[in-house]
Amino acid sequence: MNFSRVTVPTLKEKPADAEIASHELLIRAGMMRNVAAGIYTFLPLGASALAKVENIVREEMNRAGACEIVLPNLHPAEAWRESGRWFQYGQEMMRLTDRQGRAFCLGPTAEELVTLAVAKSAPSYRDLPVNLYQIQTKYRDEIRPRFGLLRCREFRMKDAYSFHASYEDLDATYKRMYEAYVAMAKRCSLDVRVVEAPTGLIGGDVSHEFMVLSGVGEDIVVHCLNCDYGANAELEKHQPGRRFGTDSSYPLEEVHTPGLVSVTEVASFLDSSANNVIKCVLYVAGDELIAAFVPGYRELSEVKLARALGTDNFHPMREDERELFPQVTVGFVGPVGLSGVRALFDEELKGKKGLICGANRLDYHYRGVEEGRDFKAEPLVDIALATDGDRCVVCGSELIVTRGIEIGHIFKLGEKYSKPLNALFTDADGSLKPIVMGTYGIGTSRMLATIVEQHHDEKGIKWPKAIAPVDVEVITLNPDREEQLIAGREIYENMIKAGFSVLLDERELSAGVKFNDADLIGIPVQVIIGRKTSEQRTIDLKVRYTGERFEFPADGIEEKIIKVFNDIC
RNA sequence: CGGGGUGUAGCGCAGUCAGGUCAGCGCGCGUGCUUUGGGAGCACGAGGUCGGCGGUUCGAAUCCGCCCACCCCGACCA
Repeated sequence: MNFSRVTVPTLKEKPADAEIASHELLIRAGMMRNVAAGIYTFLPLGASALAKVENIVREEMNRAGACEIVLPNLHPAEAWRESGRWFQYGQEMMRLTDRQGRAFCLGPTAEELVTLAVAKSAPSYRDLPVNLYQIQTKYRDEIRPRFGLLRCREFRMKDAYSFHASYEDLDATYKRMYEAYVAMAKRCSLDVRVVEAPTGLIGGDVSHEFMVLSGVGEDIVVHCLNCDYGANAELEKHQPGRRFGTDSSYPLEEVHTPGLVSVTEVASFLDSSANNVIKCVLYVAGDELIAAFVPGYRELSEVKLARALGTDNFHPMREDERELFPQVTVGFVGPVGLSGVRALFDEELKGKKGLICGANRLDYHYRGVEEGRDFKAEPLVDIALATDGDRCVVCGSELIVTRGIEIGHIFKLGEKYSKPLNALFTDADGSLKPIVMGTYGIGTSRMLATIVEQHHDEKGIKWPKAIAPVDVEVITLNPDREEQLIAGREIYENMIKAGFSVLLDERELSAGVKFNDADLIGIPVQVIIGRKTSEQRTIDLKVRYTGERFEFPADGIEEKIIKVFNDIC
């Protein structure tokens, strides 16, 4: 590859809309360009890096016994109507109509299509298990695309689907996929944390997310500092904290708290802290009002609440709904003497004393409140999010709460799709049974961005060897000096022959421009041909990742390049 | 979809409030010469329906209306 013959439009300035490093650098390094909100073109170097990621994914999938297929991106509505998801998926699905008025969508995922494909062969238990995957462009009409490749409307994903005659067999494949995902992340130099995850729209019983811990991640992850326990914050488990309430009893007392609504306001007014205030969050489910009580210093988890309620058909009470529920005084709701609402209590409230809560009367709170004496915390449920310092339910060590980028997600689906789609197999006893399924997704374009998030500095990208768009960049600083140009081209040819991919920068630009472009683009090894080559027949090598520099004689430099390249971890 | 904001040359921006040499700056781009070990210098030059449509006005990038696109916060979501 000759630099001047490849489209690599590098930019000096940060694009106005780039908020995170991967977005900025992939644009500035000339690897991709924005086309519309959440839609990107991959230019040659970006496409090459993406292909590296996808090949690693492909190799690990094949190694794990899966078979690659190619499903269409245009899905007929019919398949999605049968599974019921045509209606569930809502506006996130890109829908379109053909000239005959038939409805289609652009595939956001492909459970329906593979399931139908497999079911059509009416397999017997002897044909199972199978594990099919594809690496495809996916479409989801995200409410708000953002962060460059991290949240797109069109993105690249590997999606796999396994089919089994038994749940035991599903477990075995699930485990292999789990291991394959860990291997993929490792080969991509991504430090991944596997956590228990909510199943969302895909459904199923068991599910794990593969999270790369990062400050720019959109998910909140809770994990143990000591053991392997980790979970999405939406459903983590933690030991009830000991920070809430006091040990000693106080008399129940009503206090005037004019206009004080928030936990912090009330706490500071009463010279107390959020550790003593009962927080009340109001939700509406149909015509029922739900009051969820949690410790004042914690946040409520809507996923946990949904689990406790047995439905996700509820929403936070809106301003305009207040008049529908005159039984509560919004802002001053407390569990003492409350009626006409469905109340739920976080497990941490059990047996606590010396608490503060709303008095169910405008501008008044109670203090000295005691669970058991002044109200009963029933039903007692786990509905609060963890905070730093909570204790692990597995080993009792400290939990920490961090942000994470979800690169992969695997699910045990069971019969969720095979039943409605009537995907059956013939078991050994001759009976027809629904196929047991699993589904496994990993976002390859998101991985690419995540790799850049994890591997960059102020100068640009520092590609890990396995992902770099090319292996070696040869820079001729003075291409008008014939001996330099010849040396550059010779090294280029020899390295290609040796099986490496090479980018040759022989542009007639000043040295600084080429050095800076090289650092921005982040090719692992830079081969620098310049004055030293002309005057003393030596060539400098620079390792982008570490910044190390080496000077070698020009003769036999290829061996040195290969050694330096191989020594990079 | 609610709230906020932005659309002016390939990129980053000024100009808009007080309508009239306001079509401008930096970077980039082209040509020539001098340069070339960390974003070079000089000279000349190309490039813009000022997001779109309509309106007000003698006159609109600037004022008004509608629309579109994009960005941020939120709700939502693998």
